[in-house]
Amino acid sequence: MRAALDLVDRDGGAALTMRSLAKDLDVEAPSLYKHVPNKEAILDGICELVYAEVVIDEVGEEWEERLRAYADGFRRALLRHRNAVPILATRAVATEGSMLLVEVALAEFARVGFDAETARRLLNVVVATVLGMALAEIADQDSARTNFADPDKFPLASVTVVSTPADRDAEFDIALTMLTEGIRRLSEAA
Amino acid sequence: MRAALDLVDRDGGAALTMRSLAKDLDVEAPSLYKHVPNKEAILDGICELVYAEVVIDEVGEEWEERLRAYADGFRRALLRHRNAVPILATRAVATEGSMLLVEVALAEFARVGFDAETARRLLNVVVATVLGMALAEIADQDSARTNFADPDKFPLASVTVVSTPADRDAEFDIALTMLTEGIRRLSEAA
DNA sequence: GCTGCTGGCTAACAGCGTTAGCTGGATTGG
DNA sequence: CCAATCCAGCTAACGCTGTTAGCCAGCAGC
Repeated sequence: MRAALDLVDRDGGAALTMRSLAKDLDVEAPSLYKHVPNKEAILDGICELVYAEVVIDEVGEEWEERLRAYADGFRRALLRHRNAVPILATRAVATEGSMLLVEVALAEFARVGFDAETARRLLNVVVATVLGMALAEIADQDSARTNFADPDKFPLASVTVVSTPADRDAEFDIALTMLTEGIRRLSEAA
Repeated sequence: MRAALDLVDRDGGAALTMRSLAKDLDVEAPSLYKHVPNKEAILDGICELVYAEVVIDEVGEEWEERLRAYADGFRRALLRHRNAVPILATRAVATEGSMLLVEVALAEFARVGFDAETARRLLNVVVATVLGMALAEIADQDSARTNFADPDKFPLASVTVVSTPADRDAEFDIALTMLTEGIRRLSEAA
């Protein structure tokens, strides 16, 4: 699993091949099947490793701050393994490491006073946002694919499509602010 | 392109093969290359078709309502082509149809009074959220993959992981509320 | 009526995930 | 202490993938 994640980090997700992974391990491809049922399991293992690598900073008691720390830790882990993000994003979460993340988040929401159902919904929204933004960030970095539009047809879009890394940080900050403000409003309404 | 999207809708993204697509068109696989440089172009075409299919309901003047209509129209198009969502999500947007969507959204944000830079950021957040949630919804539907956790280790997560379609609608509603409330707060601050 | 283009075809290649079956060295049991 | 067992590697091979090369029928225009 470790070797697989390293390979993905180094060469990208498409380069992860039974044969290439085997080569990294100084072994032939079919030998891998003595340790793993199929490639799916390797992809699951990669997800597991990334989730396990999420570290959430210890911060104060205010839930806004804690939510920020949570989302931020999640995001950092994703960006540390950019090439693995498309794998994570298209795979249902059902592993040990991801469950732990879910658990602590639900506990946080419960602490603030949300019922279990609402907590789960809020968490799904938060996770979708973090993953969605990471995905967009990864997608447009290898989109040196000359994506400039015709300024006559799209006067607004043509000038503003591209995002720098700093932009992405700012966008994530905005997203977090929106999430916390939205949650605050919901909790006040309840 | 049309045939490719139909095939993906019917049999899933993994089933889209040069040979399978050719068979649907009563043709042999290599003939496709007379019309298309490679498979990538077909995937781009699929994205283009889905984006072109987005219809945004005509609603009142209030921007909250209009944002909802926008996100909702986007989401409906994605859910109409569930199997295509992983393709869309892992592909940078640079096509005609997607540009049009970007353009109208930026115009809306400008109308409300945001500067171009902020508008672009807000839009990125909105799109990431819609895509991220659609992705999660698609992912957990084919996750009949028995993903129940050990209740001792994860008391909260174990009971609440699964989402029904109605749940997902509710979650999307929550997400939209959070986005609008967050944006309102930002616009008030500015 | 010949020329050339267009869009199909067959054959083939390298690389993919995966299976079957063999083999040598370590580990265990009597 | 030798024999039996198991384990983890190996080679060979299958059917599938995207893609290229090269051929050929039919239609267009001069």
